[in-house]
Amino acid sequence: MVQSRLLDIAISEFGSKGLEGASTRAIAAAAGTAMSSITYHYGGKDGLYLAAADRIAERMSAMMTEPFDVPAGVVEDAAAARTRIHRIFARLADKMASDENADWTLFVLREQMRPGAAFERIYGGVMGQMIETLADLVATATGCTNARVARITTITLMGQVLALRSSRATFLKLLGRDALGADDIHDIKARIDANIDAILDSMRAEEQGQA
Amino acid sequence: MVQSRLLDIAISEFGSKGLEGASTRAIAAAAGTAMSSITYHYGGKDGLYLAAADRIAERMSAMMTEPFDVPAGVVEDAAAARTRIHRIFARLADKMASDENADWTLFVLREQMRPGAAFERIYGGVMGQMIETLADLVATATGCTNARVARITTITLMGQVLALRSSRATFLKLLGRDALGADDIHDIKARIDANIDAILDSMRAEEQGQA
DNA sequence: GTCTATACTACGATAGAC
DNA sequence: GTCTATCGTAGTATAGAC
Repeated sequence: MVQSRLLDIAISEFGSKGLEGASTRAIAAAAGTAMSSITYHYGGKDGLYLAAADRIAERMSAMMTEPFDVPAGVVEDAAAARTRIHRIFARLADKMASDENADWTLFVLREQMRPGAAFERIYGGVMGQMIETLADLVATATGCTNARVARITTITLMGQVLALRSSRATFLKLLGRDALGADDIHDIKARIDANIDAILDSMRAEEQGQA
Repeated sequence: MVQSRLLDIAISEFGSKGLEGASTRAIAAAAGTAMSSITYHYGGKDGLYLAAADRIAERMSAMMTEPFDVPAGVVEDAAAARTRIHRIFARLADKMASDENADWTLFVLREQMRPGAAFERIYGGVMGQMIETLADLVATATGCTNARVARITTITLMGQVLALRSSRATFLKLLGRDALGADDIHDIKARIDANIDAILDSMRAEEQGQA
């Protein structure tokens, strides 16, 4: 289907070059069609960009719902919440590490740097709910009763994982690599897991100290 | 000086809109000069972009050398290293949080997403050495003898702080704000400090467990 | 050195054939 | 629906006056 191909290529081009950097001619050519079909299907470049954002929201949802799922019959105590947190971040780290997911993850990162209507759609669609759920899990896992603190912690936790994409170039330079290998990803994920536990433990200790 | 104004505005425009998104006409107009002076001074848009990168490297160096300084007469033991790590990240967090520094920090983030000659200059100029020093400090603070592990940890630590910029839009949505207030920044920095200690402690425990 | 003029290119939008 | 052809508009580059 032309529309589907068009969207995939749009996500890739917009992700790697940004809205202004990508050209509708190039996108159409790569999709094997004429530029005017972008006008026909999406009304223009901006419409294509928003449609790409919507598709990203769907993709994100599809990729993340499984680790977000609560296993049947599990009581959500602190330990269970922590397990889910690890599962979610492990999945996120895989997406941030793999080259296949570079396009849409970069698209989202670009939108964060200069948020527009596309960010509203992505965040409002699924991303916002996911992060809020994650913050709730952090609260449950640590016994933290202050939602604001739990949210701040959640973003610092996410930052570690997002660095796989947002600071990829630094990562590669520092490790002396051209690309992340399986062993690199393994070690990074192990470090992230250890960090999550260390941070959650320290928050838990803080909460108990206050009580 | 025209050149100085041109560079400042270039950093701001390239940072917020990217290389393709910014226009030399707009940059020149904002600097109160003709577009052709960009050609005269820098040879063109690309030259201006690289010059902006060089200026950013200088700025970065000026902003970060002080917290990197070793206080006179201090023996670099684990505790001293940890103190320096906190100082460095506190400074970095201030820069990532404040709106004044949005332009050049975004410039660097964009270059990380699509590294080119500009990234080489910034990383090769100062950034690389700073991060390597930071990784050495992490090694000293934790007793970690594996440089690779120390480097991976360093980037995850940095990721937390960089999230202030790279995930700013998410941060604001989650906190329900239009901009980060002084109280937000205070709480975030407190969390980052606590996380750093938690992570360094857990690494230290790992090292001692292995020994 | 700085400006104005102009040239050239690439882009996005649009109209119209099929 | 998809294509070709064309238009107008930005963008950068360049030449030349001062």
